[in-house]
Amino acid sequence: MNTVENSPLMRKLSAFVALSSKELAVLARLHQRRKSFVAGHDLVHQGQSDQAAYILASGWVCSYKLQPDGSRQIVDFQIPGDFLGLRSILLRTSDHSFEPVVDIQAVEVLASDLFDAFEQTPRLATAILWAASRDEAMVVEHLVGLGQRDAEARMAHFLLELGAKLVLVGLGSRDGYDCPLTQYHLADVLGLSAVHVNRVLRKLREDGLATFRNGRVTFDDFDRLAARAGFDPSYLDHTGPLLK
Amino acid sequence: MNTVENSPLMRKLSAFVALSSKELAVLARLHQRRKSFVAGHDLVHQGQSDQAAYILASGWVCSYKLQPDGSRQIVDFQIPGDFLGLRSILLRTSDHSFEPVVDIQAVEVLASDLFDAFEQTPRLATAILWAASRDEAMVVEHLVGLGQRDAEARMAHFLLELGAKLVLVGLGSRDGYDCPLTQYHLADVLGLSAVHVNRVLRKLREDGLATFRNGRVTFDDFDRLAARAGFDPSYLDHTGPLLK
DNA sequence: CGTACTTTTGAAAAGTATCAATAAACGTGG
DNA sequence: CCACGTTTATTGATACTTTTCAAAAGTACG
Repeated sequence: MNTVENSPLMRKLSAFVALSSKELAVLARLHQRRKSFVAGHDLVHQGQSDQAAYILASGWVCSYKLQPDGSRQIVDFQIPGDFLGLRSILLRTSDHSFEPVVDIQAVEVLASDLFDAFEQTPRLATAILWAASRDEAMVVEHLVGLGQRDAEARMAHFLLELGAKLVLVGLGSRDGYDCPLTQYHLADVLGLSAVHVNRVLRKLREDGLATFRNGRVTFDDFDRLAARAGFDPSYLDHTGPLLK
Repeated sequence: MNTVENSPLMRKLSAFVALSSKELAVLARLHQRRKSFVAGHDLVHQGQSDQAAYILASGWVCSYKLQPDGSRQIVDFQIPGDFLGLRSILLRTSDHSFEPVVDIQAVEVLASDLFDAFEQTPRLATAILWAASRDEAMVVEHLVGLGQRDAEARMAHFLLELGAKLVLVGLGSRDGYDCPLTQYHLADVLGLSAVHVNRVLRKLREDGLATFRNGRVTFDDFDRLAARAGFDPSYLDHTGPLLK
């Protein structure tokens, strides 16, 4: 049922570029070796040297780095259709860890398979690199948020950005989305204490901007929330990859 | 004088992978179109849509994003041998700005030239992607710093990381390096106020860890500085790119 | 030498963390 | 289906970090 035709990755790429049947076939070949992982147990651990990446098929994952003092910073959340660990393939050793937030299904992609695919279909390679660049742009925006925004704007921005990502794969709307994260996840991604996260969420709720509750994010007033966040979605509004 | 044989990019890539004469020739072809830019005037401005990237030949550049409220977050500094705007080629529009910190020389690389080069020499493509991945790993480490480290550790870590980058291209040593940045640059990259940057620098100096003064960074006690920073250079210690 | 940028310092205000405690929600075996 | 332990959410009080505002001193350079 979850064939390549409706895999989230397919869906994401197809939203931006028309892929030929040959390219689809190569993409399909990458989608063998499906695996399941349970919530809370790392898929890949910081420092590990294997040469595999994953395509997330269902569920949520977070990528994070552990600090010597035990604190952790979540760098990004991956949702269905996202690649995990593309960078570790090139660097040969993973510089961060991946932990499933909930039980997930992912497709393992070996470095060799990926290189072969890239060689056979440069257009597919470009499309995937484009998606990776887009993810990188989001990491940069995250960095900007940590550096320049106060706690409330950070939270607002995060909720909006996540929503924008989910809309792309059909898991969210302008009203809100289902969200399996805990307030501890929010704390670790926003660089705040869990206590403060709770206060900030209360503020947003009481101000009628957004509600985070019972595994669901609701945008109570999208426009005011976006204004509070300084949310400028232009870094997401990319046209498709540049293809010959 | 600054031929391809001793261009900083060449130097950086050669430190990790042996390039054939054909690959060197392709790399040389990219090094035409050398341009000069003066300090303080953006090379590329946020939102601009051209399809060129640059290879920095001399001088320092910072890449930054401006916020709606006028504040800016510096994402990264580029030093000789670094690419500028590789991502904008794929995304077709730049999501951030580049400003020369001092007068610089850079080589303009058109998207088409780069794609051609990649097609002719996949190994060179891999080497460049590897370098890009390495830069991305540093951006992630920067993000972690903003999220988890206090001002002093952030500063210490930044000075050390910059030093590590400079050593690679022969512009720094374990003792320190010349550094044209102002305290405002440090404030914008570390997400601190300039006033606080000043205080933190004084603290590091008085504690005998590092001195930032008169355009020079001196490591007064490298080991204690690294300890204070929680500096773990493993994210830099990569072996070369994975090549077939 | 004057003007603009950069560095330095002080005092007060704002933002966020930490500690401590309670309440609510959830999963699981009895 | 309930009791219980565990995780998650919530709130208050206090301490600490960093910002903001204001001003002065140093520096570069036309």
